Amino acid sequence: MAYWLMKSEPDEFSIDDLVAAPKQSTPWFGVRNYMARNYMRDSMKVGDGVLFYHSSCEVPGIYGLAKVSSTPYPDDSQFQKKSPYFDPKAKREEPRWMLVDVKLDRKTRVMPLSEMREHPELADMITLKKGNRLSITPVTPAEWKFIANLLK
DNA sequence: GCCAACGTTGGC
DNA sequence: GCCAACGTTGGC
Repeated sequence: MAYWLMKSEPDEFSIDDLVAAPKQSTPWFGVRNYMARNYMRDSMKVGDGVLFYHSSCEVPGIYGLAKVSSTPYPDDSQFQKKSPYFDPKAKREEPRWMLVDVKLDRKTRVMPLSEMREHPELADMITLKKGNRLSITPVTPAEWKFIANLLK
């Protein structure tokens, strides 16, 4: 089992949107970065742990724990002309953008980015590294365990 | 709003 | 294949 940190802007899709979603599950639509796509398409497995992270907001940080809840399938928004995520080069027969479903495990207290930075145990997290902008990053089992323990 | 850092595009 | 220009991300 692997672990991941997945960023979402709360204006776009928040932890409360996930709480309110049918089956508390959502397709992780809108990723348009190849490395992040490859993680979803090639590496994620059903049951993998997800740290649900809010970015570009007042208090960036972890807001909940979730799980990967589907195998990969095409992101439908790439075909929707009216969507901001429309990709004119994507074809139904040959989709470019794949996603997985993410299902809520539980909403937690907020663990702000500032708090994450205080823990030496988390210093090597990819998302804390200078300049990193990737919206999906792997998390080590030790990092997951440490964070989950603080979010009990 | 600023700006550093990064990814993508496109001309050559 | 190189690389400058541009657009985006995301913390502050």
